[in-house]
Formats: sequence, C-alpha cells, structure tokens
Amino acid sequence: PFQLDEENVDETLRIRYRWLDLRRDKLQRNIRLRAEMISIIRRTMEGAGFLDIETPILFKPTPEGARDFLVPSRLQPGRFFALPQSPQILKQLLVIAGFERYYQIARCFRDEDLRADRVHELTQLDVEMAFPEVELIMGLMEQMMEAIWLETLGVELETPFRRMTYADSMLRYGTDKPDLRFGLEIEDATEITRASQFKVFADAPAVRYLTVPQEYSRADLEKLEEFAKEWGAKGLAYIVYGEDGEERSPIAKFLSEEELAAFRAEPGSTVLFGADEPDKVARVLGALRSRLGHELGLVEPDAFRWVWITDFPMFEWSEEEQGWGAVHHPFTRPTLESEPMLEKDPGRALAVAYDLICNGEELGGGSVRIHEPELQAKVFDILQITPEQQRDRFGFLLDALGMGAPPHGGIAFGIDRMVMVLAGEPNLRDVIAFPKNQAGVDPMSGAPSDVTPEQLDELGIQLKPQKKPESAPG
RNA sequence: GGGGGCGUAGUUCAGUUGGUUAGAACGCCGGCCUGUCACGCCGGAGGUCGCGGGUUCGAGUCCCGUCGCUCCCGCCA
Repeated sequence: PFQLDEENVDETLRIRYRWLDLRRDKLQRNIRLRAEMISIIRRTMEGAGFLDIETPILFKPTPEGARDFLVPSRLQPGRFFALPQSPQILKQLLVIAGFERYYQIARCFRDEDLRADRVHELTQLDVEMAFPEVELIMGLMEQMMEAIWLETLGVELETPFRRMTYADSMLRYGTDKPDLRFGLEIEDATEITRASQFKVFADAPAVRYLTVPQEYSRADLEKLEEFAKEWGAKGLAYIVYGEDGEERSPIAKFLSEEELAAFRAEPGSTVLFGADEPDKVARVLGALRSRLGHELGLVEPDAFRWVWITDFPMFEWSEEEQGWGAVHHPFTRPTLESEPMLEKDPGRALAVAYDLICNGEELGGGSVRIHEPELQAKVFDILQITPEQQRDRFGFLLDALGMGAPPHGGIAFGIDRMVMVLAGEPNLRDVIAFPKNQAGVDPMSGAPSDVTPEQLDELGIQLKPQKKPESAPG
C-alpha cells in the first residue's frame, strides 16, 4: 500500500496498515524506546518502595473535568460505568488503606477533541504516597528522568531541575508550560507606562513587551497583528528599530523620552507590545513568543530544558460558568498561608501543586492532597458542588477521609508525552503502537462501529436517528 | 462548534494566464544482464484529477456546496 522509505505518507493510510508502518526504523525505535522507558520507570518506583496496584477500568462517571467515555451496564439496565479519566480518587483510597507508596502505569480515558499531543486514551504513570514531602516527590521524579535519559539517549540531565513559580512563568513566558530552549522573555512595562500619554497604555491593567531580534516590515507586522488578534489582542503596538538607525512606530509620538528609553533596542529589532488584562497580555505575548522563537530559529536544537512550575493558584474564574473552577483538581491542598483566604478571596489562594515541563511540553503534574473532610467540603463549596452532589459523587472519598487519612500526595506523568519528548516526535501517534486518527476513528479495525439491534436491546438502548458519516474512502 | 492547510497513478509529488492524448520519481508487471549489495538496461500496465453542482465552446485549473485527512482555537477538573 505504501513504501516504507517514503517520509510523508498519509497518516490514515499508515495507521490503516499499521503492521507495515511499525516496521519503519523510526517507529521501531519509538516503540522500543517506550518499552525501555517503562522498564526504567518500574525499576525506579519499585526501588523506592512503591507498590504496583491496579484500579478498575469500569468506574464511576465524573461530571467535572473531561467528558466521560460511558459503558452501559447490562445487569443494571439504564445505568452506566465510565472509563476512568485518571485513578485519582482510587489512589488516594489506596494510601488511606495503608499502601503508603502506590504506583501504576494506568490507562486513562478522556472524550475530548484530539490534537497532535492529545489522544482519547492516554497512559499515565500514577504515583501516590503517604506523608508526602514535595522535595521528596520532585527528587524521586528527577532521579527517574535522569535514569531514563541516560540509559536511553546517553544524555546526562542536570538536576535538580529549575523551579519557577506560576506567576513568574506567566509573566515572563506568558504560559504555565514555558519552552526554555530559547530566551525571548516577555518584559513588564506596566509601571513605566502608568502615566503614559498613549491612552491604550495608560488605561491597560498590564503592559508588557517582547524585544524581537528582527526588523519586521509593515506587511510582516500586519500578519503578526492578525495573529495577536486571533489570540485575543485588540491590536499590536510596535516600535521597529531599523538597521538604518531609523525608528518606525505609529505610537512613538505618544511616548515620553523616559518610555522610549526603556524600550530602546538594538538596530535590526522590533519591540511588540501587549496592553490588556494581565492574563490576556500573557496569552497573546506567550503565543507570539512561541511562534517567533520557532520562526526565527531561536530554539536550541537537541536540548532538553526542564522546569518545575510551582505555586499554582487553587482556582480560576470561569466566565462561562460564572464560578470558580479547580486549576489542578478538587482534591488539591491549599498552602497553609492560603487556607484563610479560601472563603473571602479564593482567587488568591495558592495550591501545593507542581507541574514538570520539558521543552514547553507538560509531562506531568501533581499535588499534595486534602486529607481532612472539612477542608475538602469547603473546597467543594467554593467549586459550587452542593452537599448533595458531594455525597452522590464523592461520598466514599469524604467517608474515607473521615476514617483516618494520613497526609498524602503524589504526581502523574503522561507516558505518551514523555516518549514524544524523548524521541523528539512532534506527534503523539508516532509513539503509540495502534493509535486512532484525529476523528477518534481506528482506520485499521474500523472502530467505533455499529452493533447489532440484539446487542442494543440487551442493554436497553435505543438509538436516535442520526446522520452517519460515509465510510472512509478506499 | 470555529479557523487554516491539503485532497491528481499503488506511494510521494508536478501540472503555467482555463486549451489537443494529465506528467515525473519510486513501486508494480514482462524481458534482458548476472559479483549483486539504493543494481543496470529495454518494454509495459496503471488516473471516476475526493464527490456533487455551476460558469464556459472548453475545467485538474474559476465559483458554490459537500465529504475526508491534518494543524490550531474552543474544550481537555
């Protein structure tokens, strides 16, 4: 069907004849790398006294978070299991049960739209321990990464990894998963422009800028402005410092000497501004930074730049739902200093949570959990989960917390993404033996597929009439 | 749900301002060669140009619709 030495074969075709595609050197390498990595993970975890315990695949739907994959129950007609989005609660219960160090290479399912780095079923290294210390968890994970990179690639990682607070990362990189293979840091000008004659700057709650080592033309700048608008900017102010010593900017005439002095850059560069709410400025400049870093070839090749992001907020405000949502998950512990803020100012509360980022890819994240039922109930309240809902959905967890729960916490890593970064693959599907395509279809087996009326009948399910996509071409 | 890109031979691609019989490479088939090893030489088969409609004397090329794939936004506690 296709030649194995051809680079750009249509992906659907490759997946359809996966047994051939897997013969290619690259895929052989990726799949073997994956197995080697998992072997090192198991060795590390077991060496540190963690016990591998399986948890159910048929479990309970969780209305929060991602959409569930549902499985109908024949013996309980009209009721459904859900495939787990993660073994989060179960691993907490295991620790509460006295298995003080648990781990699992767990399959997790999330019925959301797919991306190059997102699939429906992901494999996760799931870790939980009693009496956790953040330093201990981070240290163990660093030791594991060191072993993986050394034994598979022969690369020596420098540990401990860099640490950065969430606030710092948002300010300097415009994201909570910064790619540190290049600089191009965002700088803050909010103080400088507070009294600016340029009204857009003076009125904006945050003004930040990127100094780009490139002299952009008018046409280029229009494209960048369009890009910025796609990410939510109202416009894109700029100052171009030409190689000819000329300064080109539609806004310079509004700026004071002091402001201009602050922004001045080398000839042959462009300063791009964002002025808006802080989170919006971060988003726009973060997107610009990422695009320009790649476009200008600033990304350090063959490098692995690691960073722990810490001090996440507990909650973020959702305009859509007009309420607070959990940044990490609802079981994450607030810092001691944040506990008093929970009621009056939840937006300022910080969590004992940490993410590990490599090359701008979020490889994993974890937290210390809440182990007191009262505190857990308080957090559920802030998330606007009613006491009835709490009982219905998480009653068993609250019960368990009430029956003697040690402090506990852990972390989880996306195994697929780890292999992706390890193998230098831009696409998750190339590190999975039998992936599905972007529409969530397996072109090889044809899944998902129709079932017989008898099967549906047995489950008490009747299908609504719906338009069916035509079968795949060829 | 929204936006971008792509859809031409088995595969990867080219196809000018719309103009005769739609090309190349690799692969495939037949023959020759026989120290080959990305073999070489000769010959050959293979295309509903994703699908439907429209404009035109004439559409792979222009327009509308639709389907598929892919990347991104939303979404992913």
